[in-house]
Amino acid sequence: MGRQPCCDKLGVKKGPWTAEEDKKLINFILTNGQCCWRAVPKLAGLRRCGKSCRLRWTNYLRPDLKRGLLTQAEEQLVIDLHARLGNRWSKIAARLPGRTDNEIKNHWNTHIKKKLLKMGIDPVTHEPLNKKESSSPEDQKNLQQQEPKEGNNGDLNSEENNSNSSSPTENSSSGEESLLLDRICSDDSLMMDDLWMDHENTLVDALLWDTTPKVEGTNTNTNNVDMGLTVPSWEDNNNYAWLLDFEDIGVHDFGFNYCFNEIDHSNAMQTIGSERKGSLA
DNA sequence: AATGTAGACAACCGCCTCTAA
DNA sequence: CTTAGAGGCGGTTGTCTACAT
Repeated sequence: MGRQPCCDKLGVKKGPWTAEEDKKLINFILTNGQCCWRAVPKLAGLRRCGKSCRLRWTNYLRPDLKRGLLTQAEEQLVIDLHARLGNRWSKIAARLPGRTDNEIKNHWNTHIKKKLLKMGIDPVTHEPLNKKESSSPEDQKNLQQQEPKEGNNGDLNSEENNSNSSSPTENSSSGEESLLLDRICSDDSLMMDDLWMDHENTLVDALLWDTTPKVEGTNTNTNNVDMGLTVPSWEDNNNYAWLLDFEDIGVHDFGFNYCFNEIDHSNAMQTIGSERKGSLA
């Protein structure tokens, strides 16, 4: 009838991945590429489900992943995109190079959501909370007084508040927004062109108002804003010291030429470096 | 120093859509 | 055309770590 099962559930390992498993998976993907996940566990010598391998690779091992907290610019973009797209994390992640849907989802739930609530903004609808809860004239007055304050903070008020303040689903009701959302949902290539161009100013703006002190070369990688604005230099980053003894996990077998020609070097090294540090810890 | 609590994030679960057989 | 698995996605949980008491 249908296809063969991706994995016989028998003997399939669960739980955290070991360094050894990671090694096998990286080795396999970088040698053979990612084509057929159901075959990966068997061919790579892993007792894992293909699904689990895919997840591990896309969320953690991919060399082009950025590590560390989202920058304020990225955070702003996430908020902006969430206002348009809702919880479609994969769509949102597609607009943030080097970030995964899982990472963004986690960041949203642990950071941004709270931040928005603290500011009196509903993280689901992106509307001011008071608007829904209170209908008395006095509350509305309070709301009006609050909003400019939020604006002065420089975040969260840019696009969703300027264009309109409706929920993601409501966004689709107005003509222009509806068209945009349709395009976003139906055509990724258009999305790339439109939204990146669309948000370029937002990103730059966010960078301008981001005046928080930054520490060079930290693991949090807060300076590593995409678009080449600030990228930690290879030489300066002592996170790469471990690379000197990378041979012991088969660097030559990883097809790094392929890998590093295609992606940002520093990000890749940070990714695998932090992974290794985690494994050694 | 020991214990409790909160935060962060990796990983799993279950559902949906697409597509091979 | 039907069926069932693959792949992808979003929601949720589990575990580890840092911090507070």
